[in-house]
Amino acid sequence: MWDLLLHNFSKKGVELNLEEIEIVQSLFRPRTYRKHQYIVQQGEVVRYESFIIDGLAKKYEVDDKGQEHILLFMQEDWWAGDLYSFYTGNPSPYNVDCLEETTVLQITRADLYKLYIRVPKMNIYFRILYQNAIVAYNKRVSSNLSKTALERYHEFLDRYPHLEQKIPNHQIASFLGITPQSLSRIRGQAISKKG
Amino acid sequence: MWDLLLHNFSKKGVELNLEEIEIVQSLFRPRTYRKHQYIVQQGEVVRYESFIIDGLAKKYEVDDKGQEHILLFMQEDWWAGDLYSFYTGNPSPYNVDCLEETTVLQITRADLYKLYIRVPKMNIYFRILYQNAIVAYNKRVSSNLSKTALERYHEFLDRYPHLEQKIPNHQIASFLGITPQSLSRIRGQAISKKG
DNA sequence: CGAAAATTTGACATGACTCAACTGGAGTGG
DNA sequence: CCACTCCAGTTGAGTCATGTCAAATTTTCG
Repeated sequence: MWDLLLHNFSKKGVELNLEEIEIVQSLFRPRTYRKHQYIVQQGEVVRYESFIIDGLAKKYEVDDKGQEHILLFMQEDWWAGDLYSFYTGNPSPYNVDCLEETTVLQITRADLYKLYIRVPKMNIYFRILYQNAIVAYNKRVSSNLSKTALERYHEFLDRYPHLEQKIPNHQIASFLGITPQSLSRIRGQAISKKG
Repeated sequence: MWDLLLHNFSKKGVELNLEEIEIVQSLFRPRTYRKHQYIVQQGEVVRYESFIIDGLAKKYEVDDKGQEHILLFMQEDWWAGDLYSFYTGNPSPYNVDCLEETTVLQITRADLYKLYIRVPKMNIYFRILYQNAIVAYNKRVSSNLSKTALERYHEFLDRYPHLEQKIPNHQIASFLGITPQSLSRIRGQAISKKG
């Protein structure tokens, strides 16, 4: 249960001693969501940051016309949630819902602040985590600016190698910012170019 | 000179005592770039994170076809640089160059690590800084996915209220991910809709 | 099996791009 | 002061990528 989280800390260079591990274990709570349950709901305040132990979720917003726009797919060994709402206490503009049964370890904002105080190196962990996220967003923004839908589709396949099977195409289309029809045509091209 | 930086720390809830201020002052170096000088060059390793005291710069990449894609405009009271290259030591894929004379306070990676050790609350500062950046990138990605060029142009005007006068339109177009010609036509629409 | 959802395909519309020409201002040198 | 050049910006015509709407087909799942 805790291995994945502790290993994720250690991948960022943050190693905890036994006492610190106990603190972590006292502040995070496991929770399992069924398929289609929401970890975050648009318009509600996000109370937890959630580290995914197992499962798959999507983060998206719904626009005025009812269109769903997927920002991100989140898998095991990733954080799910919405930093904006979590830290400001304002309602989240996003939904996070589970594409399959998903188990997470959750921490409240109050407990995370306790954690920062009692285990100060967790500031380092989150700093590095956020650094990496920024680097990824830089790439995403620049590929939205400069790449065609076909190129972005290939980037998606590279970035999420095992997800193509698990995720319906219309959700991949939403992630890429195109319609399902366009993705269908693009996939035709992609295959004919490969062959 | 230091007020802006210290005030930026304090806006994120990080207040330094005199001793800590001296440490900061010993680790950051001021530097002034002339218009058109590069703070970061594509293909080179970024040695400094730079806090802008005064001036204006753009962060962009140049693609295979020689096209410039602007990710960001950076003004006073912002950080300029490229986290990816700075922290990994790999060459940066981006350029940062100055649109006008720009004065920054710079710190090397080695000195930033010293700073983290000698003033641990700087981890908190950068964690919060990066948190905010992630929130901004979330918005940017979602507006790239769901908004038309016209809507993104209005977002640009709202987000950078004073920049429209300072920046040539073809650079604004690059930031929006469209051609200068398209921006020109869009501005025509925008004005006719206002009137 | 049968209903609902996902995917594909077709026809047409539209937004943005490319290429090219033109306009107008800023700076330069005669 | 004028002629010249350079560059940003605008405009026009034609093209291409993607969107929209609608229908047909396939897959999923109760």
